[in-house]
Amino acid sequence: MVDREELESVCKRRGFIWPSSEIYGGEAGFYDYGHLGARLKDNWEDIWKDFFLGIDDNYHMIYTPNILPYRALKASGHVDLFSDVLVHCMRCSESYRADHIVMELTGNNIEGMGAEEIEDILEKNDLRCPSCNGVFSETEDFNMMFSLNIGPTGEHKGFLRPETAQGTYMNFFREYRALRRQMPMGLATIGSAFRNEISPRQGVYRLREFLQAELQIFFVPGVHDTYYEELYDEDQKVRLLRDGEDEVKFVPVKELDELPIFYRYHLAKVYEFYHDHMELPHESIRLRELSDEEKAFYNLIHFDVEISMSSLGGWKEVGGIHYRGDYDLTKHQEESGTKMSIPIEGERVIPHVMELSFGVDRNIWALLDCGYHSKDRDWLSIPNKCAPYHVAVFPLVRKDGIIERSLDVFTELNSNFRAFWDKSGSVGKRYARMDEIGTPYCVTVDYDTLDDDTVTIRDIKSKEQIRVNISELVDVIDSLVFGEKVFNDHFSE
RNA sequence: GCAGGCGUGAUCCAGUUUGGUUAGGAUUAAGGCCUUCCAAGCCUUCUGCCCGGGUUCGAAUCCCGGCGCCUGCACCA
Repeated sequence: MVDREELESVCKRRGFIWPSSEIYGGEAGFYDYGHLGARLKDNWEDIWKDFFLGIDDNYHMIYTPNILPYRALKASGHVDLFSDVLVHCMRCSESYRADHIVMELTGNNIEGMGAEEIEDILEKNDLRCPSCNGVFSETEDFNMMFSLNIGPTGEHKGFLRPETAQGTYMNFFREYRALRRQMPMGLATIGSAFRNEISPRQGVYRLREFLQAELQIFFVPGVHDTYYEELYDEDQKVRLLRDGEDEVKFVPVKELDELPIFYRYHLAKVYEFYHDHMELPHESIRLRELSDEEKAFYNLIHFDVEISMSSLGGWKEVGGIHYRGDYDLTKHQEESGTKMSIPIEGERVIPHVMELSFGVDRNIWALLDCGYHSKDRDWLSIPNKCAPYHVAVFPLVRKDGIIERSLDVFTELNSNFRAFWDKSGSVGKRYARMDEIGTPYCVTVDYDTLDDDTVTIRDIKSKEQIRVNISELVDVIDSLVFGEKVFNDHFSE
C-alpha cells in the first residue's frame, strides 16, 4: 500500500517527477520528468518498443507532428464530437452537459444535436435547473482540443493533437506502399497528446499534456488476420473482467470464443507485456471490457488495461485495446479524397484498425505505485531494465586506497551500464539511497578487494550479498540486469 | 466550474485563533571526523512563510485578488 502524498514526496525529493512550472505557481495538468524520471520513462519506452515491435517483423515506429491541421481533426470527428455543449444555471451557476440535462428532464436522447436546437428545446419545454429551479444560460461549446493558428496570417487553423493515432492513420497509404504492401502492417508511435481537461486531478493520471505510446495494426478481416492463427498461443491466460460480470477470471484466451483471433492474440500480448516485462503480479493487472455506454461509438471491441494502484484508490486505466473497424481510414478517405482502400481479390477494401494504446505517464506512475515499498525500509521494486541506475559502486570506507580502487571498478562498470558512485555517509546510508530509487545492485569495494580482487554485489530485493572477482564483474552484472539469470542463482553457487 | 479544506527550507510538519524578539522541529542534502557492510554517532553548513496588492508603526498571522493542491459533486470523445 502506497500513500499518494508519500510517493509524490519521494518523486520530488529524489528527482523523478513533479508539477511543471512550479516556480511560477504551476499550471494544473502539466508535469516535468527529472533526471531519474526521464531515465525511467526512456527505459519504459525502450522496453515497450522492443516488445511490441518485436512481435512482428512488419510492425514499425513512425513519428508525426504534434500540430495537426483543422481538416485532419474534422475528418477524425474531433472537431465536432470531442466537445461538450454546456449550459449554466443563471441562479445557482451550476453547470451541466446540455445533452445530459435534456435527457434527464425529457427522457429524449439528443446526442449529436447542435447548440441552437438544444437552446430551443430548453426554452420550449421550459426546462429548469434540477437543484434550484433556475433558468438556464445560453449554451456554451467546450471543445477539449487546444486550438491554434498556423502561419503569419493565422488563416490556417490547427490543433494540438488530442491523440497520436490520427498522424498514424494519415500515413497508412504511404507506408502501405513504402512497406511494399505487406499486410498486416503495424505502425507504432510515441509522442505527446493534448487535451484541455476541465479539471486535471490525481497527479499524472489526468494531464493536459501527456505521452501516448500507440500501435495501430492495419489488416483486412478474414484475409490478413488468419496470419495470427499460427502465432496464437491459445493456452496463454489473461485476467479478464467481462462487461456485466463482477469477478475477474483468469482464463486461457482460447475460451474467448466470441472474440476474433487477432483480438485475442493482441490481448494476450498486452497481458504478457505487463506481467512478464513490467513484472507486475497477476493480482495487479486486469483487462476490463467496457460497456456499450462507456465505449466510443466507433469501437467494436474495447478492453481497457487496468492496474491496481493504491495511491490512486484502486483500478486505474493505463491502456486500451480497441478494435476500431474501418472507421478511421474511411473518415480520412471521405474528407481528403485520398484512396485508403487496397485491392483484395479484385475488389477495393478499406483495412480495419486494431489499436493498442498506452498512456506513458500513467504507466510510469503504475510502476512507481506498484514498486514502492515503505514497510520496513523504503525501496523501489521495478524491472532491472527500467531502473534509472543499474548498479552503484561504493567504497566501504574512505581510507587505505579503497576509494581509488572503487573508482576503478566504477569506471569499468560505467562504460557498460548506467552506474552510480557514492562515498558519502555510511555504506548503509548509501544502500538506502539506492533502495529508494530502485537501483537493483550495489557493488562494494572492501579490504578483501585489496587482497584478492573480489567485491560484493548486494541485491535490492533480498539485501543478500555475493562475492565475485572483479574480472567477472561485468559479466555477472550483465546477466543479472539483462539476462535471464536471477540473483539467487548466483547466491546458491 | 461549484462547495469545503489547505499552501511555512529539498521533504514532512509546528507556529496563524489573539499581528510584535534572530520563524521552530524532524527528515533529507553538502563538507569533515569516525567507521571492515545495511538510514549509527559527532562537528560544520545550505535552502523557507505560494504570488500580487491592501490595512498597520509593524503581517507567516488580518482583508482583497490570483495560482496551485486535497476531498466531494460535475466532467473524463
